[in-house]
Amino acid sequence: MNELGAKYNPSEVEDKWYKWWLDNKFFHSEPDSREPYTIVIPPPNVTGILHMGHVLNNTLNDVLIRKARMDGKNACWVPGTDHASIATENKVVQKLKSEGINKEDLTREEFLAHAWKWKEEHGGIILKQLRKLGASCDWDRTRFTMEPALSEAVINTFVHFYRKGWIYKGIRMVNWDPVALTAVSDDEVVHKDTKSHFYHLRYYISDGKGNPTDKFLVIATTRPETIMADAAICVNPADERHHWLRGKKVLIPLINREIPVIEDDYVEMDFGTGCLKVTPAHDVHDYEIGLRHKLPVLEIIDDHGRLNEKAEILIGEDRFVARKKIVKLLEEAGNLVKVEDYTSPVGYSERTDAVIEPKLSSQWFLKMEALAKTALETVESGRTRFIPERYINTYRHWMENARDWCISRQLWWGQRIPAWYLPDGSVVVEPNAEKALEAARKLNPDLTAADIHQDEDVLDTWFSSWLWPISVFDPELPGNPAHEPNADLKYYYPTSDLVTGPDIIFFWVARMIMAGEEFMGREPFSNVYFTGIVRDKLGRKMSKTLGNSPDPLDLIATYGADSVRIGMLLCSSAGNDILFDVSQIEQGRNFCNKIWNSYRLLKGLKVADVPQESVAASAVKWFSSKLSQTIRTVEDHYSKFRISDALMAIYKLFWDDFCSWYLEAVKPAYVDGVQQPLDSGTYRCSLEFFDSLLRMIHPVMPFITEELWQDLKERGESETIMYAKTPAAGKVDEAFLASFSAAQEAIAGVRAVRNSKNIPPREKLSLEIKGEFDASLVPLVEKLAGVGEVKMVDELGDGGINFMVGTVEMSVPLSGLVDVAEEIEKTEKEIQRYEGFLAGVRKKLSNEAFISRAPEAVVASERKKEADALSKLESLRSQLNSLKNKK
RNA sequence: GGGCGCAUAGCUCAGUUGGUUCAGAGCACCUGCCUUACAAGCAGGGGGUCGGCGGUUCAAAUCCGUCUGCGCCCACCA
Repeated sequence: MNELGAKYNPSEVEDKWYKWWLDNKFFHSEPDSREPYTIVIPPPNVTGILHMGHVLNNTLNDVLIRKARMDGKNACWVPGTDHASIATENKVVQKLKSEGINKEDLTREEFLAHAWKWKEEHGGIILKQLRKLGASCDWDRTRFTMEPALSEAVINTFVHFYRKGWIYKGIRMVNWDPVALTAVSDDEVVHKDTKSHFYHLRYYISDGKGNPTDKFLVIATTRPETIMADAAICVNPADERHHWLRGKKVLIPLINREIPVIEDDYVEMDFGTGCLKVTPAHDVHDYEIGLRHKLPVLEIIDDHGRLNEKAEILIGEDRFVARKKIVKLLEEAGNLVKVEDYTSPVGYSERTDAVIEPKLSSQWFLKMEALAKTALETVESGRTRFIPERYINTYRHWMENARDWCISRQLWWGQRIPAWYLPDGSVVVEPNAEKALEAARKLNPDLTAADIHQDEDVLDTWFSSWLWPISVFDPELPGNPAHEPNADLKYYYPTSDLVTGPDIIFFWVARMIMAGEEFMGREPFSNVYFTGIVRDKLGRKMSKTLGNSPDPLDLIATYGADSVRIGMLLCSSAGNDILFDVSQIEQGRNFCNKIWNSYRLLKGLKVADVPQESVAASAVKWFSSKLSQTIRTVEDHYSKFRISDALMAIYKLFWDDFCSWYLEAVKPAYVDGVQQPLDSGTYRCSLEFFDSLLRMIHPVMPFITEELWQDLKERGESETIMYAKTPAAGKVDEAFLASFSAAQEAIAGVRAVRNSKNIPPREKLSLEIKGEFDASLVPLVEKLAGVGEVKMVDELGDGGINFMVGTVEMSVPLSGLVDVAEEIEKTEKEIQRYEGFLAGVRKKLSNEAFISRAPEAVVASERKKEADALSKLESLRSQLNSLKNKK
């Protein structure tokens, strides 16, 4: 250890210990006879870089895993990354574009080669960054959702569900992202209120031969560019205004195509004009109406969001350009009645921010009904607990309304769907090409490999990450019923706790539960701890574009990882948003220094075989109880996942109780500039206490605690605080804690007198105490309050400044310095306060209903309050009298 | 529109089954201190009608209703 400077320097310490932990494989876990404690990391995107949300999540994970390790469990934290198909493919496409390469000019294989290369070069940076934070992941177990074994698991589960009849291919209206050129799930669409216009258009009634009459109806639409795809005009059957339209046909403006007027309850009579244009190919609801009324489906928008030749006009124009142009055309043709400003929610792609285009396409779906039902039961039965509990409501709502999961994505980066098409259009689903050919030949023996072709789509990323708690241990198991779970899976599954954000409760948490139940027959984790979202001081979500997100690595470099961890935890209660501010990290840094300096004090003490002073004896007795008491509190907090409360309890124990009280009480005085020695017994106890404190705070502050713990005494070569035991609570002497706390109040009272009268610390005061007081603590009062003499008296003397500790009266004699008028005023105020209090208590006690109905204990306590108040008032009044006499 | 949640000190939040003096903590703030561990510190101090109204109860920050303000999720009336 370096010379102990007055400031803790984390940069000298952190890398050293992290490397040592790694070298000694302290993070590594293998199954053994101990109870397992398992966490799987929420795998960050392989291309991701560390942001404050990761810091929060992984700090919590690391605190839990380190605590479990010190509790004697076999702790295993499995790290890894997610291939994140859409996000990663986007990044690769962008990168290629910047090099002048278009994805469309590449073959699938070429593109994937680029993507893998990029992944090898830049992937997994985030895992390196996590080490800076102190994360004690078992790096030997690092996984990647697209590594061969895990990809195989994904394919096997697809085959599994297909054979079960739960996977089907269907034509559905999907959310089409015209930029990423893929369908995205409902959950990946964000609706934003968007300013647009409401166009009122005139559709003329046809004379039956395709010619307009002079009669017309008016529809209101936000998407005039889709009128060419209209299949009908729909009105509500109950709407008498439109009954004259029954059986009529109308003409689509500009192209004059004839479409029928139909009736459907779906149409709101009082919205718009009560007439709805039905465009089955380009609107979800219209599609459903179309199905009910067997309307033809005409697609006029292509994958890129441009009008195609079926539109007849404006062919090749982008949908938004087409909108502007068609409005002009409609106006010229006399079909535009009016334009209103209108704000409506529009769906945007979460990934590309493109406006989602509802589009009919052929997609693969997984039936949710049975899976959702089981997964709901898992949580409702309490086999998986949510913290905070209220998220169960959100979860239930989703599970009861779960729609079939669209699992195909029109991307290349991901697990390719294991479906092969035969020339006759039939499909075989098999784990690989060989088996597919085999299966195909059963249908048609003449087929060769060249005759069948694999589906071009890949699977949704969540279709792989839902296997994570299983596949990181035994990727062969999912979808492979004949496979016996391996030793790792048997030992580590189900995992213990999952820490994640509530934003992915459906994407990921729910689906992991489904997969867990499906493939393992039980829940994947016992507890799910939902963190809040990290926001800035002003409550804004941290984001790159706002520039309000500090770089965690900069923070770690400036303040140290321990400080960053503390800063993060201080403001994080489960489920609440985290308002992050650097000042919290400064608080962490200050705490590091406090710990550091308390150790400097301990180390600098002279020790000798001298008798133990009574102050030291009572301090040791007190802190021993205080420590045990706090250990209990902390354990209770941990058991309820109240991590920041646990931290705060240890923080106060370390700073207030240990540093401000215990060390000050024990610290030997200087006599003529020479530090007196401390007796070796007290010294030993102090080191023990310090050791306990380090172990208590280690899960939160791994680096500084290892540094000091190693220096505290001679350690074995591979002895680490990581595996030291969580301190156990011993006996708590409640009575003594109470006595000590009275002494503390007495000391604070004297100090307050000193402060208000500007009496320098060196000047000794004396103190009179009237009432019960633990005599063994008199020396403590003398030492810490700078009191020369404590007198136990029957009556307080005149001419002092008085205060009370509970019902005990105390006085600091200060003839000459006392401002009598001020003391009178102070005392009168006190009397007033107690009179008010007494009146309240007496009102209660005189209430017959209270006496008869409230529990006896409550009544008794009120009586005690009354008695205490009376006794206080009595002494206050006598003080007041003597003060007045003096005047 | 449907659902969930929040409102307590300047800020961030505890407050468990209604009942000990229950109105708390941390930070910030104010005053005084360069006291041989630490000024990134020490000692002391001020500060809130528990969002409004109504109800239940002997008793409400706590339970119920309602209003106001805010947040999140789900669904989007073209």
